[in-house]
Amino acid sequence: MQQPDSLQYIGVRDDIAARIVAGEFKPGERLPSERQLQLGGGVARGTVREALFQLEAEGIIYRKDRSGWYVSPPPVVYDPTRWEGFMSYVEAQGRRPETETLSKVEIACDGVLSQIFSRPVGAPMYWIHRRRSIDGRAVLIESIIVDAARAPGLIEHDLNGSLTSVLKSVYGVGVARNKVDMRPCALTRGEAEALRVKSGLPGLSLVRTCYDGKGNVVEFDREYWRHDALTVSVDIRIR
Amino acid sequence: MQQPDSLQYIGVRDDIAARIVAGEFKPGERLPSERQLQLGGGVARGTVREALFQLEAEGIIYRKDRSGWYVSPPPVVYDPTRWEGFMSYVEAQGRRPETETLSKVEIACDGVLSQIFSRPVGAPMYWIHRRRSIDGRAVLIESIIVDAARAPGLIEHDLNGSLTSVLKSVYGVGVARNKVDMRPCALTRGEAEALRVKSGLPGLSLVRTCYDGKGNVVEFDREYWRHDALTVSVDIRIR
DNA sequence: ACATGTCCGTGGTATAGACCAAGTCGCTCT
DNA sequence: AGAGCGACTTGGTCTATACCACGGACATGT
Repeated sequence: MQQPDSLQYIGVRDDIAARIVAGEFKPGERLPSERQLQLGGGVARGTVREALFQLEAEGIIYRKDRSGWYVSPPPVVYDPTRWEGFMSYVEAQGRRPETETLSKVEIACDGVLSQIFSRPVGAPMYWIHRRRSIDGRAVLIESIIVDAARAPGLIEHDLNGSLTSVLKSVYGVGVARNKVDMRPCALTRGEAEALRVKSGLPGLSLVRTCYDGKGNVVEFDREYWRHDALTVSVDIRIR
Repeated sequence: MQQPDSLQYIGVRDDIAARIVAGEFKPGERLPSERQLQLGGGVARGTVREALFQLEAEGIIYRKDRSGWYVSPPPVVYDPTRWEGFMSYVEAQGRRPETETLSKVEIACDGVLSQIFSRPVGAPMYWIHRRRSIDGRAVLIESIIVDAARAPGLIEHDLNGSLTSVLKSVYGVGVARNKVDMRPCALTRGEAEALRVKSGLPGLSLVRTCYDGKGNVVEFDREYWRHDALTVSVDIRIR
């Protein structure tokens, strides 16, 4: 499936990319509308959109629904072995982090969670749903489960900061081990809606299981990231 | 950007997905052609394609150029902390791995590589380009750089197996530390061509830097994976 | 048995047009 | 100054059509 540059959308794509690199459009800025870009190249709107989709897949631009296409800011670097919490590592990279708690409720442990936490079915658990943003752009949503027995009254606290530090400072629960599964995915339905992106946009699914020193599961966390918002960096000794 | 199910392509997408889950189409099998799917739903071909693109982004189906759409096989699990080599861990998961060496040449160390390897500019390096497949489907391409001084004559060997084991058994060079950077990306140009996919398909870029016990860089490796071919799993102690 | 060539089906690209709903922004009224 | 409204712009969806290039199967020729 080689691409001779005879393909029009490749030409349009490279043209827009070059203008971004040249600094004509800067990170965070809006591109001209699809209909305007169309005029510049004398091509159909569908062709312009195909070019924009490719740049979106590359993480170079992103869209705000019915507002326009924008140049992506650089991604943040996330190292699961140095977990200090979203707020601090985003800030350390000179960006403005933000957290919204979408919901926090007590639920009963079901079969799946029972397996993960080694707790009886029906045991009380907290279910926390948050959205996190960088520089005002929503970049991830997460669903966190915490054993209520380990942190009674947790959801009474303000959870818009670092959950890990609340667990440690208030309940004395520390994290000693971290299991992280990563998988490219599509953002659909609920995730897409919460991140205000079009259903089907590529994303990264990240499942973290945090253990304390005794091997008990402290926190189980499903995260869905915009694919253009992060780079994962792991530095490890071979076992 | 909420999606009422009034959107036609959502309906078509969910319909096809349901038929896959129901077992009407099995992993590796071909779906009906776009024009046939169109007849079933009474919609335009563009709408069918929008639905197929979403399923592709989810990793549920993939395409072979001008041949058709196929149901994706399950992904393999890759744990960078348990690096035993592609061949063995794919086989351990009951799949059939394959490696092709696309090229292997000696090059001179340039400025970038000089930084990475702490070797003088101009020092001889080996540059190895491979394509790896699972069950006959190309899933990744990689570009490997090895310091020629550490492994003289390396490219005379058969490199279709595990490079790591050749380095260890023939040259006594072991890997003690592994730095891995992961980033969702788009497969474009060279990568897309080598993997025989359409330019712009989402992928996962993986950059590995392998160190020996003394902290010297042994191997520098850029990998581009099909996004639907792997799950990354990391299990680590918090520092 | 093995190349070679032809033909048809397939996805890939591109056009042109239409309508919609949500976002944006300026105007007006309070 | 602020709230509310309305016009306009924008991307999102959908139709219909056309042509192309590649893949694959089949037939043909050697």
